Amino acid sequence: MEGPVIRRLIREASEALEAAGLKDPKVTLTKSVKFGLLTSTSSFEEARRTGVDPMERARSVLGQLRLPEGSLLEKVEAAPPGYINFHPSWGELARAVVSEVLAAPDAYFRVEDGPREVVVEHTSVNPNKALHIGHARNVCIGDTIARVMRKAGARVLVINYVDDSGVQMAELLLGFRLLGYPLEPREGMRFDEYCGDVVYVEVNRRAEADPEVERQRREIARRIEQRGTEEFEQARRVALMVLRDQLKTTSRLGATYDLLVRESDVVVTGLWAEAFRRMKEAGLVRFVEEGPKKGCWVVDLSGHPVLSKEGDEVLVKSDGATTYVARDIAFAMWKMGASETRLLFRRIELDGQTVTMSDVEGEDLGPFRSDLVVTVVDSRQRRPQEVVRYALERMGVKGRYVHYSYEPVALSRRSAELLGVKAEGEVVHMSGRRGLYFKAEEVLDKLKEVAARETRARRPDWSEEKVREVAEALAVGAFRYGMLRIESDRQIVFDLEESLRLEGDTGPYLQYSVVRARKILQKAREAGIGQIAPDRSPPAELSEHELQLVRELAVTPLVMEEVVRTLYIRSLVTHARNLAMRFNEFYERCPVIGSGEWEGFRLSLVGAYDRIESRLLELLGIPVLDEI
RNA sequence: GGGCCCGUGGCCUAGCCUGGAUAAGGCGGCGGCCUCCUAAGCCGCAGAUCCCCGGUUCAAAUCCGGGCGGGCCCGCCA
Repeated sequence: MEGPVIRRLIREASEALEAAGLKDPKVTLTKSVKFGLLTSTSSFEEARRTGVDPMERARSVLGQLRLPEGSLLEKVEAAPPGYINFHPSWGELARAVVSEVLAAPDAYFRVEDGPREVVVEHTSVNPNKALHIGHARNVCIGDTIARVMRKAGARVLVINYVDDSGVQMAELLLGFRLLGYPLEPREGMRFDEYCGDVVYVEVNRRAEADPEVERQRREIARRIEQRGTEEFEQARRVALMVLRDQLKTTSRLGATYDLLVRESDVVVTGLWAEAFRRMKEAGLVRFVEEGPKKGCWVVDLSGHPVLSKEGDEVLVKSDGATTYVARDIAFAMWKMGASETRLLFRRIELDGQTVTMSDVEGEDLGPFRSDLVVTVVDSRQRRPQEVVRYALERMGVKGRYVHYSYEPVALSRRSAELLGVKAEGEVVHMSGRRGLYFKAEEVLDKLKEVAARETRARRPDWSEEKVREVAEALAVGAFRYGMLRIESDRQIVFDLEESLRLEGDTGPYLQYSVVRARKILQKAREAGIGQIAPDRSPPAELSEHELQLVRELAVTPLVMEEVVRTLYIRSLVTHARNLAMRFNEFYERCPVIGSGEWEGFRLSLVGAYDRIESRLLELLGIPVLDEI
């Protein structure tokens, strides 16, 4: 098996250039089909070294250039001011691409030299509230990375880290134990929303006004960390109840987890003790004898190029308690498969679905190793995440640990004011305390409403059930695309009205293009026009739109390769969008059914598009539909 | 004070890693296209000092340096 045709052509072009005397030639895709498929700018570099005119150099290379017998690259030309452009026989390329896609579409997504064992941690929302749109960004990114890695051929373990022992749990318990909130939400309210919207907000309000409430909160926080106390048990129970609802949301978004790890288990299993011991052996930690951090164990950051300018990071507080970073180092070591300590797991039922959750009385799932660990956490945790990475490096842990950082989701002024908050600037940060946030569920519901209204208007004959099913898929598609289309390094300024659009550069645009393709295929089947055949050559020269579509399909393996290498999901989104655009253009101008001698080829091309775009949508977690 | 991220038509974004041929898409505006595979679509028009200055280069939105503007981080919180 030679692999996708695009790789073969790049190799042929660069070998031919080399044989023609260009040293270490660079071959890239052209930016427009009118320059052919592939291009090289290496004659520019050579021209500089030798002082000749690049165009002249390109011509002289051309004189020496021989392409292999039967190559799909049929024409090479020099273009001013010195490019060497490779033009394929588009018809033959189309036949090759369509036939290999129809024969084995998944091969376009396999990446041979990528990581084989991958751990992805994402979501990891404190179990005291419902997911808001900021958390949802994390879920969409993490889930997509996991899907991509799996599709590329890696074994992937997806983990959701559940912090059930921090102060945020103490605040909740305080509400239940002392302020008398019942452990049941009001009728018709979800438990996670009840905790986040009602109990948490109220406890904070009371604690700010009354120092006694604040004192009790601290007392509960202390007891919550001691296994065996009533508070410990209750915190775990409440966390589980909230988690159950959070998982409804993540599941609605299409995300799944292989393992749920409770922070309370990371400490008791001795994972922390092992990490602490190994850090001591590596000379990475020291005990502070004096100064403001007297009595603490800290990570010695003096050897770190940047962090050394700031203070050392506290791992063990003077009262003996570990910090979040400490536990995270221990957990990261485990995720890398580098710890001797094993976490134990047990399968439990949570609201109908079976999940695998850490449990000190569970079973050992056996050792594992990972050559890549991706932790999806927002950019505000860059510093602690760098401390984690540095600690692993200094402990001699092998493998790549990546903090996949993304900027948080903020609100537009308009949307903040919708929540009753007077905004100073154009961008307002969400705040759980102030009730200033949009929950993922409410945005999805609104999106679904809009989609249902549209669908009803377009398909008056559909049943309400069908309408709602399609509306849900469109809502999820629009939501996930909205979260993924913005580069991770860029803050998302969420605007409700803007996010409820279903036209233009949105998820439904992609979904619709697949629906169109599938409708053609279905009609063809019904009309008995015949099967899409893998080996159809176009009867004459391809139109511009067919050729663009072929090119975009062909490039898919290169995009996958890039995404796996850089973890830069944005390229996948752009590719899925460009491909859909090419298809829509093709659709508008090239009739398929009833196109006579073109019918067979075009039908196959549509089939190939359906195979590839459906898989791209799947990777992005955007539901694929047969009709909308 | 130290560090990180962002700055692209009126608005929202892609392109930057890996420099290359007219800077791409959407929203909004104006004008077109449904006796033909679903118009959640397509086509056309108007609209850009790619934040500024300097450097490297045959070539800079892209790389380097310095500014300016916006955001974030530097806690015995998580």
